[in-house]
Amino acid sequence: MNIADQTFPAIDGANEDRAQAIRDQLRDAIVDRRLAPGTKLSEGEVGTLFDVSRTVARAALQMLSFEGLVRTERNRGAFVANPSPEEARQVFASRRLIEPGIAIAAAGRMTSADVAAFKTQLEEEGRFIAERGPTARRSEIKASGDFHLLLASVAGNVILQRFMEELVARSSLVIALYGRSGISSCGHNEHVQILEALEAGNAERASALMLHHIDHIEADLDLRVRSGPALRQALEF
Amino acid sequence: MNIADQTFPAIDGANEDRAQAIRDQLRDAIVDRRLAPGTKLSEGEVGTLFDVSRTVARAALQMLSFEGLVRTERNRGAFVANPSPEEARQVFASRRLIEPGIAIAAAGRMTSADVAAFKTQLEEEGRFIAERGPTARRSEIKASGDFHLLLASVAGNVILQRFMEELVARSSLVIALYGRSGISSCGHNEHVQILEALEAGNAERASALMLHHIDHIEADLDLRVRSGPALRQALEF
DNA sequence: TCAGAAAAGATTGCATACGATTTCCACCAG
DNA sequence: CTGGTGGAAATCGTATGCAATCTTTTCTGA
Repeated sequence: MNIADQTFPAIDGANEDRAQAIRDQLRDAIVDRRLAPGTKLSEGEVGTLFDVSRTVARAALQMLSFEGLVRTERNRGAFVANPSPEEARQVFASRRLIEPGIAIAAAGRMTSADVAAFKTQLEEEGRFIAERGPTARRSEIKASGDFHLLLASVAGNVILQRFMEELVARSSLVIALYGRSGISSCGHNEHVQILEALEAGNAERASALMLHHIDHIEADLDLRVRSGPALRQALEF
Repeated sequence: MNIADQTFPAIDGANEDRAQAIRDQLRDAIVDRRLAPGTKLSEGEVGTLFDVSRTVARAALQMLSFEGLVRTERNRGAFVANPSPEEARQVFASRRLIEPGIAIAAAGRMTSADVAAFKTQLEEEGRFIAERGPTARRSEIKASGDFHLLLASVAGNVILQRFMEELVARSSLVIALYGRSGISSCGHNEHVQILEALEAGNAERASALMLHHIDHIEADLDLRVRSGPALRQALEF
């Protein structure tokens, strides 16, 4: 898969930062798996695709590199990240630490508008699961992550929200690489249960459910190292 | 305080990324309060000071902006962040959520080398407390943060480690802005106790002590809003 | 035929240039 | 004296050019 095969919507009104707009679109593409791990993102190509100079493209890639979605090597360029099993474990360890707390914080702040937003979100998630095909599957992974991001936004801590954005994005990459089967239907169920607990104001239960939910997601991964370290490194691209 | 009044050690062997080296030095200056919140960091000045082009200076400032230590405004430039009381609360809420977990993880991984490193660290911290004067005070705040960073590195999760780097740096800013008195001697004591628990392998106790420790740090802050919101916003720079 | 060296091509790192935007300040009308 | 106005200076956003580095291809000698 090459970045040149991608199509991106034109950048909207240049009022906002163009580099940021490019970062958002690239991030979506990575999280949606339209860009496979390891894909080279050359400054020139990105610039041409979005019709900006290398300067701006470079800034966008630098941002993605901070978020851990892109790995940059000096004098070699930027590549879609290819997280190792160890990195994958750390991503989920971080989520286990943070998300139960976010659930507790959110439970104390849910408004009826928030509940409505969650219901809309979960409905959409359900639709993608019902559908079949690779496109629906991508949308499903994305929607599943959006549930967690919505929760983080309700929790009302912008710092934790940003951390979660990074963790969810990296999780998508990890699931793409190491995912085994249909976490989805099971996961959707768990999302529903978490929402019920939140709606009932049962913070403890929401927190515990969240912890189990993360465990389930991680349990579906196959994080065994596939070959000896030497070969592994040699093939790592 | 102007950035031009600062002196910075020359950047070392250009093997590493120069922008990164500049970021590190600026971060130290901000955390040490040699650069006051609100100070303008113009690309040109930074570039001149470090003898690089604006391109590189800009990249360094962009990194700091991601970490929340610098706020950038379009067409206006970069300024040392000036966290609001609300931001301050969120920084500490995040730490309360993350650090007890880090303490638990670290407790299970402490080696004797780690213990030695902690002891060295705490000795140094003690020395700065014994000394008096503004320079020692700065070093003391820095050393206090380093304790938490050391703990994060022992915990062995590089993602959480990076989150902690950001949180500790932002905490230093917050303490500089809203700190009241001598958290230090008290804080040092608590660090010692935490280390004792870690050494004894008592993860639960280390975690609980950490939580209290963070509470104490935050309790020493004066986060009351000083004036009406209208004036406050007008004066916010 | 194949390993190794040399050259060609591509890509990044960085500096610089130029237009656009904002800030500052002198000036003037009310 | 206050408040608005115009232009100059400063600063930012972005494109582009050149040197350094890496990659690939080609050539040579065994």
